Amino acid sequence: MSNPTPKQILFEQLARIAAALGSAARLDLLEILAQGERSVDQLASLTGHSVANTSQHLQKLRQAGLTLGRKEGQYVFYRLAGDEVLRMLAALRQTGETHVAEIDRLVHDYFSSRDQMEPVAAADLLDRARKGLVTVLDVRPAEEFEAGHVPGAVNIPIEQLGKRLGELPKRKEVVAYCRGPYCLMSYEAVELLRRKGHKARRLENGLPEWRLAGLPVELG
Amino acid sequence: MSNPTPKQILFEQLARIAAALGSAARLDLLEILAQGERSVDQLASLTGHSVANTSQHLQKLRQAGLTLGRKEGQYVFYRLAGDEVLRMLAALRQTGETHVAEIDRLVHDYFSSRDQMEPVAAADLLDRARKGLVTVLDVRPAEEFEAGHVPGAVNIPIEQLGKRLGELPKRKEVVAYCRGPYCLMSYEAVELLRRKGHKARRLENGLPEWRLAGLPVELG
DNA sequence: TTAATATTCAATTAATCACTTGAATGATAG
DNA sequence: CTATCATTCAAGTGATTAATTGAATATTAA
Repeated sequence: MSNPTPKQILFEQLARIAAALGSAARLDLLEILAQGERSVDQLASLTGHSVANTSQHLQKLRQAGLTLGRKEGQYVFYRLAGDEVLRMLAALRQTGETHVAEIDRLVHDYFSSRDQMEPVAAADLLDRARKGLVTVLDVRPAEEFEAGHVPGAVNIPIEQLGKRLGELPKRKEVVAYCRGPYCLMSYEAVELLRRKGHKARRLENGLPEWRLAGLPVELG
Repeated sequence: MSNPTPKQILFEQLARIAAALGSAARLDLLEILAQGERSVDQLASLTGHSVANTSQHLQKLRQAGLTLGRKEGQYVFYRLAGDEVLRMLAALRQTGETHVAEIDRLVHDYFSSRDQMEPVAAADLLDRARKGLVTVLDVRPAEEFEAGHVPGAVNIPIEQLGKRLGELPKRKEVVAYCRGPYCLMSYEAVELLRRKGHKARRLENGLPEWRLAGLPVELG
């Protein structure tokens, strides 16, 4: 008797979406997928989980409508379903930073406070980069850079930065960015650059947020 | 060995928030709490669950930072932690409607298509209500009306609407609203009003979305 | 104090989840 | 065709979850 009402069914469906976000492993996958599409194999090695486990997480994300899969040869490439997913993740971060003391503390201790100098806002950066006043540095892996980056940015993946410092002009300020607000790579980059005598700051967010803000993205 | 990185801890925390949203019962509670604060008792009877079960859901929401509790006498009143929560719920709905075929279908079949005439946009309503061109009808329970409503709105809870039709001027168009986009009460109201010869339409959203849009809210 | 009421806690059950392991599918290369 | 590789499926384990029931706590009313 008493069938579920349409509203109950709807809430059940929405709950499935939220539940798919309710796992640190899947949030990790989504952060990577926000940079561009990736095969199951790549995702497994980037997150450090087994391929089978990664595949199952990806299926849960796909069933929730958060990702899409594309089969090419023997590879399956997953990507985010759309910008709504990025917006939902941003809303989730915002809620956490505002209402969960533990998150606020973590963000302050490990992120905000490491970046002594004020991070650069996206709109400011574009302007100054076009005038040639700063070097924009993308420290993500090459695949992610190729899938889209800040126009004019230089790509030096974080683990190569130490050896390739010579490629950066010493006089100009460097603005580094990576995957997003909770990605540590740009923090590490700024610390390394400052130790070596560069003037360096972080972009306040990563490329997905840049793109979502409607700012121009360069490919390849 | 290998301690979790700050990012992992952060994602774990964010996942806890998302997991708290990952239950239809809790989404139901949040929709009610979006209208204003409520005691455990009231929430239990409004959702049709046991008090103990409701209390446990509320604690999960509170631990995730989504709700706050206030003790007054022997009652504990819960409320939403802030507008970020509403924004996250809006992002969740948006994601679902865009990327989950089942949700899109349900919304079309049970919601959009029942409302033949185009729903009224919030900004339009405020203008026309001030000019006295429409009667704004709030069909939510009295407590929710008192906690905040569209300025000048008349409150007739949906279950009393049949008997109290006389209170509405027959010539003016009626615009009805309730808790939110997935709340059926305003649909029922519009159907009833039209059967009785009124010109009636729905407001596109409920009061929480109205308030979130920065539109004025009247109390008491 | 005693009784009544609102809420939370504790214990239980059935269901679901994350992860592992090993096998099954499906596409490509030799 | 056979071997190889990427991915998915299926089964199993330990942990977590939603809901129920009954007891415990805390506030108010008599």
